[in-house]
Amino acid sequence: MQYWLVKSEPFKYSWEQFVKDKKTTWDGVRNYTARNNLRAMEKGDQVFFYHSNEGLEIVGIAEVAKTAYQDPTTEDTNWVVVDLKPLKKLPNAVSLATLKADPFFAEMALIKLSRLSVGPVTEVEYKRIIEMSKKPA
DNA sequence: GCCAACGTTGGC
DNA sequence: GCCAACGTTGGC
Repeated sequence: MQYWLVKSEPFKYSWEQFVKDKKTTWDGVRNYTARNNLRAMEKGDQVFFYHSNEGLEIVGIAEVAKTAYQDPTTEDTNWVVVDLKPLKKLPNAVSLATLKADPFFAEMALIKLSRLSVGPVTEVEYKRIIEMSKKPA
């Protein structure tokens, strides 16, 4: 089991919309590092859903429903997509400010590589974020 | 709206 | 293959 984090601007595609859709194809990734992360995903991996630009917080958890395949929005075989389905909403969203305030997360991909749209989350980071989400910020 | 960080591109 | 210039992303 691996853990990941994907970012989406709520204007473009929000968690609420994702829940309504019950499933989504994570397309539009045009960055090699992010692409490599998509390729490394396995079915059943858990994926934090983060709202960038507005909200700036981890709002829920998704699950990988289908591993990487050719991005249907382009002919270019360099790019892939995965299918995700919503697993559950966090009881309390965990904000970027909260994570930044804790040195424990200093090495997290989300903090260090702020521009990366699909990044890894370690198991310890994952567990700690789950714990934090159980209490109001 | 600005700016910093980073990735990509293209000239040499 | 290096490096400067440029574009894009995302936090503030």
